[in-house]
Amino acid sequence: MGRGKIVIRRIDNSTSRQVTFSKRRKGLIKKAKELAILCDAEVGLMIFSSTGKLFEFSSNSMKSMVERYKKSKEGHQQLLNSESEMKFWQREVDNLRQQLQSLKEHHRQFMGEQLYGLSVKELKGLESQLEMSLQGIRMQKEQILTDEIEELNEKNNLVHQQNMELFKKVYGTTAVNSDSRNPCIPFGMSTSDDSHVPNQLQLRRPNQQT
Amino acid sequence: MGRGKIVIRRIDNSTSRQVTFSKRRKGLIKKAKELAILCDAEVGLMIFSSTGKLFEFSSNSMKSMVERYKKSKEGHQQLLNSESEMKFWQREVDNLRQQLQSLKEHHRQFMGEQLYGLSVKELKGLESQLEMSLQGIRMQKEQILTDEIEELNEKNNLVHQQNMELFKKVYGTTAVNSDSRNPCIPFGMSTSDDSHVPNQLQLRRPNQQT
DNA sequence: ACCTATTGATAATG
DNA sequence: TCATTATCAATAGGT
Repeated sequence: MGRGKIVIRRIDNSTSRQVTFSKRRKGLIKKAKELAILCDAEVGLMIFSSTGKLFEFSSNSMKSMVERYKKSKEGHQQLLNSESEMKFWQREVDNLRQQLQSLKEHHRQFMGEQLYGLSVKELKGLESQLEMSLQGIRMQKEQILTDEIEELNEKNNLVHQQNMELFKKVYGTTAVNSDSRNPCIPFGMSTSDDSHVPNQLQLRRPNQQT
Repeated sequence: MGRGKIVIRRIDNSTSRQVTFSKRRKGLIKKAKELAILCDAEVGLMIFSSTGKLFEFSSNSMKSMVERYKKSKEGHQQLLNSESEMKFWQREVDNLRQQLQSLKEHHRQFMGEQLYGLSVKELKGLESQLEMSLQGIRMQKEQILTDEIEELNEKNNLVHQQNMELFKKVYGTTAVNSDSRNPCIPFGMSTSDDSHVPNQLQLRRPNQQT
């Protein structure tokens, strides 16, 4: 799959062998990852370059991978020493793995996946739970936005007041009401309080349905 | 590289996940072989299917591969000593516990709890994910209901037809149209096809916003 | 398991 | 190593 077909035998030229090694190693690891994700498999991959450098990928830790490999391959090896304690930890690991697995499945259902086995009642349950969640999340979001707006308003008011004072210092107090079209009145300073242009930011109610 | 693009995430449908697993496993192993040959590398690959079945490839023996891996990784620590192996399992337990913990937290956020640290952007992300989930769940629910209704309709039609035939046997074919108020005409049998009372159950479109 | 349109990987090149 | 691109190989979806 390139500019030309190649036969699968050792590449003689060491430079291009190196280049090919880089590219294909990358590709291989990518595909290993994809296999693990797509198919929910555990994949362990180790690659030693001809110069002895190690490259590895594993969907979990390589150690547990190798352990699992040994178990799967040899059934049981000589764990004769402090066997019972070891077995305790291994059982603990199995147990935790199972918990993790089941939580993952449950979570997937919350993500709207893997719904095939569920009854209408269960689906309704999920639905209402998600609606509750959404409500909470939206409230939290609005809260943050409201807080931000309040803060901005405060800042704005502060700046407004500073502006007022600076204006007074520059033009004196009497000049303010003499001419409402005065082009020197700073932006944001209105001469009457019942202006129709509000000086406060507001949170519009967001659309319920996005 | 197929009839359509796919995103790299767990395949929901277990059948096609299996099929993809077979195909891609084969492809991955082929590429691992090619890398080993082309670039004079040592490659070891182990794959556990989600059902726990082991598939492996290694350019030399997997055993020597693993040995080399260990040497390369840890210098030459004897990980097989019971003490260090114990420590390994304990670390594994810690690791799994942590994974479990973090997944639980994430899940809680999906339940609309524990939202305090989140930014507006993250909240929006959660929100849209939940909306997607809801959509999936509602579709699934409607699907089930639609299927049920279809089944009921089929049953209903069957019974209706049986009724017709029984009626004919009892009253003969000529008696049907003699009197439309005939109290003996069985329920569900109308004497004209364009009756305004539908004989089919239907699924009303549910409210989008409950 | 097989087919094939389509995407993805990569050989060659700069 | 990085970028580009023509080409071949892998594979997704369907039967």
